[in-house]
Amino acid sequence: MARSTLDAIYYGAIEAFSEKGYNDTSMDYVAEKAGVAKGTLYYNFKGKDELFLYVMKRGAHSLTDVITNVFDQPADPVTKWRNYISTQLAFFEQNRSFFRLIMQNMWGPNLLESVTLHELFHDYFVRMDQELQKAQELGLLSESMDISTLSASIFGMLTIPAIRSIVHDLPIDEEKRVNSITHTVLQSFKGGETI
Amino acid sequence: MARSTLDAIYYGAIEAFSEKGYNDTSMDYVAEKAGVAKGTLYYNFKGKDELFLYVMKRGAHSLTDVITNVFDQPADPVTKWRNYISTQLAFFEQNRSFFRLIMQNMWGPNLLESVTLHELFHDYFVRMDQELQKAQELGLLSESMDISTLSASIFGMLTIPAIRSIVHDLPIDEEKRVNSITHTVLQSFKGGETI
Amino acid sequence: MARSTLDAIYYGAIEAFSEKGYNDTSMDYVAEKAGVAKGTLYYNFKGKDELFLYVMKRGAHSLTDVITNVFDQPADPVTKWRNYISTQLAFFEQNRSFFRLIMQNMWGPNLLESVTLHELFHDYFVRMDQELQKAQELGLLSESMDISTLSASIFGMLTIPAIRSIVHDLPIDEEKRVNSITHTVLQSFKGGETI
Amino acid sequence: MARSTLDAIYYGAIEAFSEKGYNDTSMDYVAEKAGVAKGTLYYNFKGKDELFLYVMKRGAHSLTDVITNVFDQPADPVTKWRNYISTQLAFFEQNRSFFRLIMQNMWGPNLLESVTLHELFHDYFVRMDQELQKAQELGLLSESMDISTLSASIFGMLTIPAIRSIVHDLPIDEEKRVNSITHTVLQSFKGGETI
DNA sequence: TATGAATGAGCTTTCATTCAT
DNA sequence: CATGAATGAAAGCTCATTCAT
Repeated sequence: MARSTLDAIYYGAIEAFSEKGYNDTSMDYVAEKAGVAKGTLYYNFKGKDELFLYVMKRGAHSLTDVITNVFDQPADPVTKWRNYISTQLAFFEQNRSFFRLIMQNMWGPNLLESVTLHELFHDYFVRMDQELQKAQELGLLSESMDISTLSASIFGMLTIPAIRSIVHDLPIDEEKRVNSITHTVLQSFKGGETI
Repeated sequence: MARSTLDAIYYGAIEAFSEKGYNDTSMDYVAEKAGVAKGTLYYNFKGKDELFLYVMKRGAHSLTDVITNVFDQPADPVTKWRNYISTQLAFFEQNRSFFRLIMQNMWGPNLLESVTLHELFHDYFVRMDQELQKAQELGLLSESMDISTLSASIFGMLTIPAIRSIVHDLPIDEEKRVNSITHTVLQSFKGGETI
Repeated sequence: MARSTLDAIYYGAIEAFSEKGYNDTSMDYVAEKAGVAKGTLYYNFKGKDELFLYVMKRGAHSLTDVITNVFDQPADPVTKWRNYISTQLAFFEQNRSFFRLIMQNMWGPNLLESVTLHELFHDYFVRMDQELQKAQELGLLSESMDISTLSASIFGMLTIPAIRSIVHDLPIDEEKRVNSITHTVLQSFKGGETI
Repeated sequence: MARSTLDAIYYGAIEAFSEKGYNDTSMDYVAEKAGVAKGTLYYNFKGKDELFLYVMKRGAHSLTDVITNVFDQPADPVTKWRNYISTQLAFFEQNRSFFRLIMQNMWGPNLLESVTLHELFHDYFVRMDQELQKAQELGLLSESMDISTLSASIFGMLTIPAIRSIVHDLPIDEEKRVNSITHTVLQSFKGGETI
């Protein structure tokens, strides 16, 4: 069945790429992890690039779903942001391989000429910008803040501690870490005056 | 002269690696960028790994110098942190290639079995942890904050906007961006109460 | 219908093979040109070799028909040879793809162990040898001429200018070219005395 | 030494390509025949195409030398043409592998976009055209003959019997064959009147 | 009869590394 | 100290062939 072959490749590829990184993952290894023949990879994808891009796109979509689902809920802003943080961190914990994969490749050189990897996360940042815009309109955020810079900063507040946890082989969602991250992110909204 | 050959290799290697990434940079290309013969690279280094490690170590040292110099100055905490942010961002701006190189490789799989790349930045985080410790002792920071998590978050607040600027080919130190980052980092110190 | 599938394969294969050569023509490409699925090729033929051989045999037969039809007509020798030349050249012009295919593969290494490609044209040369034999008996041709060498030479006089025309994308049957070839071939019969 | 490595590759490649044809000759096989490592082929040539082109160019040059040397000698036209035929046939006999290689590839699809193989033999045909021009001016050749067609025909008179000899594993220069070819070629000059 | 997803052997090519100079 | 010609292991990719439908 077309779907199950593609699924096998998807999950095998995530495992393979996150373990060894893009370059050190051979197509043979992906095929082995996916339980298909190497030729099957090339029957379904033009090449290694396209396979990797497929994995990243499918993953980026699921990541964007997280933020969309949270912010689409009716709730007061602070609750929304709390939910965002905990949901996002839980997603990272539950998809450690894929999250590591993203962090390894997000800022690298373009894989394909036409598609820079971080463009895949464009929607993610757009959604966050929308929420920050609202917060600014509600007076929760100083007018002087540059929103696209802030969304990047918030992304950093979450992801850098998370990736460090993974590198040190610790759970992301230890209580003290989640609390600290939550506190840090929410602080960035308090008041507008620079100290 | 030994030194100038090594320097030529150092700067050529940074340029080469940051442009193409570790794996897609051939020793031929490093040699070309450095203006030396390929054999010279192997005369000075055991192999590609060791060359790369040299570049990262030398760079990590200069990065750690930034934080050390700032925090060793006698000044009040807030001023120190302000200085840290602006100095660090200026360093990223002045060493865009090297900074990109770090961000691309910091969280990847180990290059050498014995040396994880992020270990190179161990001293950097130790120094930041020391300063956060002090801040906590001075009551600038809630007792409940997990310091190693916070130092990672602060690093994220700075670096993610910075790397996004580079990816989008914008200057890191546009006023609005630097102001926003400064504001965001300093906010994480204000008060201890979670919203 | 069996016949139309086979015909579709035949004409698609000629087009494909003459365009790209035997090796660079994939079964996928033949299938595409023929408008059938790849599996259909394997349903009708054992493999690529057998398919190619079928094309060449069917083509060789049609080529041999040309020479047979001409020389079976009752006419004086000179008229026969005139007819042969013009008919043969016209056939090449009307079957440019197939003719190119022959010229590309006639002298190559064996495709199958048991069948050398030029053996397919055995009958063609046999028929020409018969006519040269007759010419020799009629005194039109010196006794000292080696007939199998001459038949090859005559084939060369026709085909090399023809294939050059195709390579240069010119019509084979431009008047001056056909006249020159006709003249050259007929000259080889004139007199027996070596200059 | 650069020269001897290149020579080893040249002769190994001719042997390999003429035995198996371009496509069925692997770079491994060329390396084996040449007595060098496969990497050495790629150190000296960009790829298989370029290596093949080098072989053909070097060979085409030596072939053109044959015709040039003969026609540059001071002699009467008939002697020149006699010499051309015997010298050319002797060259084919002494370079059977290379000659077969030419005949297999001369009329095929382009190897490289920019260079059609038969263009390599441009000079060869130019030189022959010059001599035919002279013959025409001397009245040895009818004014109505198309020279570029005739040169192709003459090339065919020589090469088709020669390649057939090779395919049938016979010597090219058996007396009866050489005599027949000589006779046939010289006939094409006699008189101008079409029979 | 006809199909096309799946296969894997075998190819071209890259490139870190060595070593004679 | 420095060089660059030579190497060969390992990678990405192609495509003739098979077979369940």
